[in-house]
Amino acid sequence: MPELPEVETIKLGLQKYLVGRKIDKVEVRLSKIVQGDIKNIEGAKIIGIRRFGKGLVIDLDNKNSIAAHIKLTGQFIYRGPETKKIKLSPKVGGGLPNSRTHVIFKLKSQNAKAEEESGTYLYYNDLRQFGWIKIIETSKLNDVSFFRDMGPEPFKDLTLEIFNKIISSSNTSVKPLIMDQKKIGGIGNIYANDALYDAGIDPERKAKSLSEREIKKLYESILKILKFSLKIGGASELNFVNALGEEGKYQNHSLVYGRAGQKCKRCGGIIKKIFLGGRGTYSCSACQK
DNA sequence: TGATATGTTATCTT
DNA sequence: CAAGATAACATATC
Repeated sequence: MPELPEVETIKLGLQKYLVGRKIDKVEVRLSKIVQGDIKNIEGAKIIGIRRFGKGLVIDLDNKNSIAAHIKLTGQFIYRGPETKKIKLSPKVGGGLPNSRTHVIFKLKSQNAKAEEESGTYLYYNDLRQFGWIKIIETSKLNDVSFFRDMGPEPFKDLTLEIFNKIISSSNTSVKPLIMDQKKIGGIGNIYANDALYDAGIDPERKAKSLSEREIKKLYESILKILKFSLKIGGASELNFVNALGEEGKYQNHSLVYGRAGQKCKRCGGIIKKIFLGGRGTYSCSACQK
């Protein structure tokens, strides 16, 4: 669900609508979601949005940041004058705020008059309440183990050379390895399955056993699949919606993920499902060696 | 009704 | 210590 392309999709949306606005007030409806003091962000201006793997960071002009992880079912949805007419996906769970809304950021900008009438808000929704929001000094982001321990990411510092080193030095099966956030940041179950299929590699292969050629192919497949998903707005398999409350389309294009028992798109064989590292793992045994 | 799904962390076992 | 399994978190959906 929310993996690198989904979180990047949210980031791009938030960048467009939040940067330059001030946080007027914060209402926390479910206290376990938020750590830190909201007083440290009220009145501050949003100056940028960053993504680290599947994590999001909203930077403010007072040396504080809002760090967040949406886990499986979190949603950051902006509602303002420009987006009032956009229809929310049913995955949002009705009009905002609703019973899944746990944090409400009331926003303000220069032309406050027009906006005050219609209201400008950032909502954090989370059906299963696994996500977290931490209010923290920007310089202390690395005190959070999630950020500190994050491995190199595709599109950032994960070069083929580094990828090669990670793969060839591990005893684990290749699929759990590329999903390990401490080894590589941002890849989850959907894209791990599909990238391995695209590369023609059996998810159960020991990472160490991959040839240099296979490692290169896998590297290229990961980038290709992530890029493609980002282009179509991510995967809305579970509850994912973008910053406007709209769904992505990748779930209609998945190569093997969630397709157990269906035909392989390449050879027509049947997609099988096993468990690897406790996660559903889909593959075509004819196409993946 | 009950099994299942996803991401992360913690804990236990090998 | 590495790596594997398993449970926990909360809830909708099949």
